[in-house]
Amino acid sequence: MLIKRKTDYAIRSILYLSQKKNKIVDVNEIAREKFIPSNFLTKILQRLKKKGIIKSFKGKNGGFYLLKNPREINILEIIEIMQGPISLNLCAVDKRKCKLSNVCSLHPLWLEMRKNIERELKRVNFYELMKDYYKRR
Amino acid sequence: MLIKRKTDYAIRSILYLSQKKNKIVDVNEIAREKFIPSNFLTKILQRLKKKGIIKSFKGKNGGFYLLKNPREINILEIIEIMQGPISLNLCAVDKRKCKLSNVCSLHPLWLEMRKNIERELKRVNFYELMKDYYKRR
DNA sequence: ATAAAAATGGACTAAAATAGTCCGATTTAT
DNA sequence: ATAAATCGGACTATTTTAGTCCATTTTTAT
Repeated sequence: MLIKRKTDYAIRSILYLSQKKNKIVDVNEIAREKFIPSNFLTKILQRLKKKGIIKSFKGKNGGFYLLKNPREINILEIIEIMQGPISLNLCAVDKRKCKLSNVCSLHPLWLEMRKNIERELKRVNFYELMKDYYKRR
Repeated sequence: MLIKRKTDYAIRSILYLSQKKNKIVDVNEIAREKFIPSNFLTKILQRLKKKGIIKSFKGKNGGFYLLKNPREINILEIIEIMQGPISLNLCAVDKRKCKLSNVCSLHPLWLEMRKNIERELKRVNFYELMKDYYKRR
């Protein structure tokens, strides 16, 4: 699986926060609305916070909100925050792990595929996704 | 990881067999040349055999050779034989596993990405890879 | 002041997927 | 007969993924 559950959950959450604009939303609300185990979501939001995507408020009536403009957040960025660089094949992540990589005609293929996937994902931002969401209902 | 080890090994093996043309090659030779654990490779070749990509000869001097023309085998085919359909995200493999898929603006994205990746991989055949291999040395 | 409701941090665990191993049986060339 | 190969099935080890749990801290409403 290219996209891990935690990444999927992160993306859903950011989409939810995008729709809520500047409103502060707590973990349980997101968990409920997006069908995410709330304890797990806790960890995910912590990570997004550390990376400057969202901001948090502690204490009663606390919660989270989006720090950046939805248009300024792309999907690739979130994937990389949650699970590191897109991994197609071992050698495309770390060339040293493959004894063949220097004489292998597959290596360039994996690298090119990765580049293409990254380009495609970088083009998708959360403002777009939000619009599509409303279209879809 | 999109590409599992077994798939990578399968691809390497087919590339090797492509170069050997009609010569019969045994597991240990492939394992040695392509840095694959030979017991594991055994399983992989069995699968490729069942799917009609290679043919085997039992007994002394036995081994394997490519049944199809390298030009007629594409990478996507081998990936799907070894690990099933390209899996980007849970919902792009099995829609029923995601409660949101019907109202989710991400779902179409994953489907489209999958289609693009598949198209790209389908275009690459083993004759091409072989040529590139010789260029590279 | 106090209680309740929230995030925070760290350690831990369960389940699933991945990457193999091992061995006995069968087949075939010499 | 023997050696060298595939074949098939059961088994195992390791790693990754997907969480859980709990004690602590912070803040707010009352």
